Amino acid sequence: MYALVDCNNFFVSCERVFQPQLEGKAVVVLSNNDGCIVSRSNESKAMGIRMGTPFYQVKHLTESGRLVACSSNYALYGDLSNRVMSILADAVPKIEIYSIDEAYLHLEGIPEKAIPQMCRDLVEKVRRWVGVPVSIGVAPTKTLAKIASHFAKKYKGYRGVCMIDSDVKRLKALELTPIGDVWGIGRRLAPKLQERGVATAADLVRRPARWVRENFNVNTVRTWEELQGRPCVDEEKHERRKTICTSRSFADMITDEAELALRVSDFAAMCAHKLREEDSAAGEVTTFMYTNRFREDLAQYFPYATVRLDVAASSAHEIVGAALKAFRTIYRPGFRYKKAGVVVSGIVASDAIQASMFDFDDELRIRQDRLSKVMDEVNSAGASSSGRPLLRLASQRPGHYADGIRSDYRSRLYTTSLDDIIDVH
DNA sequence: TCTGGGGTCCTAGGACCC
DNA sequence: TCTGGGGTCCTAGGACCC
Repeated sequence: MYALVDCNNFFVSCERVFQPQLEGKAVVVLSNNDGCIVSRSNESKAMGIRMGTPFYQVKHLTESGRLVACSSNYALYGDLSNRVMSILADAVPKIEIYSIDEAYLHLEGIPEKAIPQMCRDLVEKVRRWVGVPVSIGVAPTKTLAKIASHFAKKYKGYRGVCMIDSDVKRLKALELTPIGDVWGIGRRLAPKLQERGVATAADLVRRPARWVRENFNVNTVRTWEELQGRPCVDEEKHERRKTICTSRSFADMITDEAELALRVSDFAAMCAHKLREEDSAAGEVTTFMYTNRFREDLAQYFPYATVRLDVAASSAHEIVGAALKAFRTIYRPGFRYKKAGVVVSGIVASDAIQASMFDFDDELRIRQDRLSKVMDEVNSAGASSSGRPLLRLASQRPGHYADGIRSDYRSRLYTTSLDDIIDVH
């Protein structure tokens, strides 16, 4: 059996931990740059606010006091997520952390009769110790556990825990699950299935495997198997990420080359830092930019360029250098850029870096790696309240505060920022 | 005026090899 | 007129997830 633990309305719940006055109110959390709605309280869902809604469409509700909006505060959410996960990890033989607000628990060795009470205890413990409400779905496959967790969340009677442990319950649950709510069936496949007469998960499992294979692909066949109660979704292996990306939209459109280069440097430095965090190094660095695709009145340009490194690297100096080199090949004046980003790929373990036969700069690289390591040590002691590292390359953006990314409704960094601790005292 | 960010996997088609 | 067969690797695009 698997148990899927899912934090309810996670980002909103995190904000409420430190702002209990938001309890019972319609609250939303916004994406970066205060662009879209990415988390909603039950009250704001009830008002009909949809996931992904552009914030400006509901901004009037905040002005009239009917809705509270929070800018996203990922440092806070990451911290609370860690606390939740460590409580879960202590309770079971094995845990797979699936996302910031979800984890699969492996329940081998726990008698089936004991599972519901154990899960109810976990719901209670996480609520009391961290302050975040969670729902748990238990079933023989991950896809079914996901469905069970929807029921646990939706119906109060379950008190946070729903278990699918018989065929009768399984088929009942599938009848009540619209096909588009099934894990693995997205916004493209759902209409395609509906056209073919598949409205619910139960409709899908009634079709023969061959029909699924011929009309769709292997992923859909896997989903079909999982819904039958046969595990088919692979274990999440914690391997090295294959790409790492840092990108942002800007509060205002940018035209100036030098200004844009500062942003690209920042993104590249963040990628390099993420690489070092997991002892990786990248062989390729891609820089990309977007103009504002919603402004049909303006000229559009979505360029990208990739620079290959002779030797895989993770130092800020080398990654930033490559990103800027790529940037210079694609920057064109006259466009108004709304977003930019850096992707590092060709990732290898840092202790398995292939030296180039023509690498004459070995000594330099070693010094740059050492320098980045020192920067990490200093920066790990704390950041400014905008989350910017204290030590940066000269090519990165100066200053501590204005970062050109809108976050007008940001909560304090309750658990992580030095400034705020000083401020509190 | 205002529209997120970060990942994974699969597939089809082309280049290239023998 | 007829013009092989099989394999690998890479890439771009499309689908999915949170």
